[in-house]
Amino acid sequence: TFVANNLLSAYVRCKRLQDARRVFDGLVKKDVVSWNVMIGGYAQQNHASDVMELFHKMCRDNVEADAITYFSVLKACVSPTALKWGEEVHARIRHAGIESDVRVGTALLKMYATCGSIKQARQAFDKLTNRDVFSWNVMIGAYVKTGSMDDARLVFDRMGKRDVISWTVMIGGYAESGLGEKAYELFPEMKREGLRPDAATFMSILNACASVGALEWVKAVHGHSLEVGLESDMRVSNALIHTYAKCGSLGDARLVFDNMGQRDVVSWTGMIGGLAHHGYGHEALEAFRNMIGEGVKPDEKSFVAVLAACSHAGLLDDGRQLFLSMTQDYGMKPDVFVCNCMVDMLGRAGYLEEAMQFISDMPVKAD
RNA sequence: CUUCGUGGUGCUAU
Repeated sequence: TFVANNLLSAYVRCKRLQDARRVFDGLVKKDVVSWNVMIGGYAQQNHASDVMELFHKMCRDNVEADAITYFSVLKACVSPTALKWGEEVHARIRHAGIESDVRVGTALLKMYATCGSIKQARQAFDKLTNRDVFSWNVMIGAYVKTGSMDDARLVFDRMGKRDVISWTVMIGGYAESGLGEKAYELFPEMKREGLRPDAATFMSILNACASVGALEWVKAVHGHSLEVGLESDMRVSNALIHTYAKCGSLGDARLVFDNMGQRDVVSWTGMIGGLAHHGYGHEALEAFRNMIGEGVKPDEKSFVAVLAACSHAGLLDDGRQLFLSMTQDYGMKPDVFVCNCMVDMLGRAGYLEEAMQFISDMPVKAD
């Protein structure tokens, strides 16, 4: 069984779930690890119904699930419709007597939050007697997700030892709720507690700057990022490009962009979006072509950015060509955002019939 | 022998 489990996990690691399943179904002796590997594979690929199907089969075979099984199964409950599954799994966890395990309890709390049941999430939190920093952070994040920043703050203030993630979640929550000032206030407080902001913290605080449009804040935050040695962190640089452009300084965005040693599709898309936002449609299109010239592969989001640029600049023919290139050269299926851009572009240019035709040919449902 | 519980960056309509 050890050998078979290793084979299984090799397939799963290569994301060859159908092969893994064939091996799994052929096993005469399955232990809990075999089940965990298979269920974990489905969970990772977000095949929720396969996870549940296998989990139920496991229960029918009288194999006792352990904490690892439950982590995977709970991970599959990710929507309000999956709440029923989650509750059923919760009942089994209670029955197995591992509800008080802090990791299991935190996973339950997270599951309820993800399924949109903040009340049950809070109940799970209150039931935990041995909370650790993860549990607190997940509870804060649950409130942040519902936009209840006051509740998030109450939990945050009650917390004993807060870590970088606690602060980052709060900062990101305030930024997302449009409370940029509150987010920005937390930044120095965090440092006063002796915590060092990491890349995620910077991305959250930059979000706050972008929502307020405060260029001076961006410059200050940029300076701090250099102080803590994040000057060559691509994620922070990408966020800086976007935020500088949003706050009106295309020049600073360009400066960050030009000084990067490596640029990925996010860096380029940030720059393209910034150029387009400032009315430089031709330059945005040129940047898109330069990106391809440098061997960076465009994705759906970069196509949306450049198509929007074409739309606003009235570059109808270029836009149509890009659309063809996207489907033919890159084999991408136009998503709802791409289709919106195309319809917007055609409509703006006065080609209403072609726009209507495009809508009826769309592979995605119109809204 | 198992992938075992938290946070973060780009696009459209806006």
